[in-house]
Amino acid sequence: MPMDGAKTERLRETLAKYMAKKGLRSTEQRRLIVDTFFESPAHITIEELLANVRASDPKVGYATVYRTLKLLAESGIAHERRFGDGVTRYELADDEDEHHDHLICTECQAIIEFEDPRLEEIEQEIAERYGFEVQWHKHELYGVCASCQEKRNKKARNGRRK
Amino acid sequence: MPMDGAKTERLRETLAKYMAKKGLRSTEQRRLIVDTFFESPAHITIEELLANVRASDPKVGYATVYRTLKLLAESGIAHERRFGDGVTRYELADDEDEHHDHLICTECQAIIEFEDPRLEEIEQEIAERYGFEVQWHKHELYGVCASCQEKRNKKARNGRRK
DNA sequence: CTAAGTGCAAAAAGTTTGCATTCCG
DNA sequence: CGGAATGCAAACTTTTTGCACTTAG
Repeated sequence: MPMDGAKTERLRETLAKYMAKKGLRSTEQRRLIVDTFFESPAHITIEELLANVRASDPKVGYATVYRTLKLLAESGIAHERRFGDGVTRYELADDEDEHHDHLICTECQAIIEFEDPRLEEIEQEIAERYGFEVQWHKHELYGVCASCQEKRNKKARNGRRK
Repeated sequence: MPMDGAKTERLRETLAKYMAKKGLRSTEQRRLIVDTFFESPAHITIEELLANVRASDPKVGYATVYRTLKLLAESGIAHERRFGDGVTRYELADDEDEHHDHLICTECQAIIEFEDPRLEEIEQEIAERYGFEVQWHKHELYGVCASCQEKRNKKARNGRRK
């Protein structure tokens, strides 16, 4: 029994509509994978999701998770993300008009989400400048997070003391 | 004889310094690969660069291009980019304080570069808000370019006429 | 029934790496 | 000379696909 917020609810509807339109079927595996995905933290990989799914049903195959995630992406309720470490990650779509972006720590791989409406405005303006019709965007700042900076400083102090 | 602008000149120096510091050697292959890279359009793939390099010296191996590009990235004179189509692309670094970002057409794969100083400012502000030390960023708008929109409209008109 | 979905295993597609050989400094 | 660099091929990693079997509608 997945605990569904208003947002989740809306996404489920979107998915149902998409599947109906395309004549796709609701199977036990798909329901399980989708439910598990909805309960998972953002930026999950296929591998991770598969592990979670197998906790409920060990017989589910990698390919099914792979294909279901593709389906979610096509239907627009999930986004594929590649943060440059070679794996594809998935996250639930945002609401119609809100988007968030990411800060990615290059030391501990932490992913922090942020949001700023001004960025959206400027992006829109740029797109117009080029007659470009934006479908989605990717905005990622790579660097060192606060806690890794601290660790780094601590290490420096210890090194000196020795 | 590569035609070097002021920017290229500076990047070459940076590379030379980096190699000296690390005790790396200047080989015939590296010189050829680097020169070819400097003359290539932005966002080139290893495969493409290899083809261009082999036009001058067919014996150069994939791994050498791969490792040289890694070297350029480490030295800071080139950037690795992944635009989500599974291949890694490389482009020459920008000057110290100017950065550009990308518009990527999901139909014709065209890559358009843009630049807006306001984005830099806001990013900096966001990073500070999270105590984050930015090393580099990625800002890409995916969508349909002007010319593909036209094609699309044309097709729609023809379809209707038929 | 029958077309869509599943699971498995094999195929692709790219990226990395080990190693014998070559060659820069 | 001696350690770096190269080229080849093999190893890896992750994504994608073919196919025989199962199942939702």
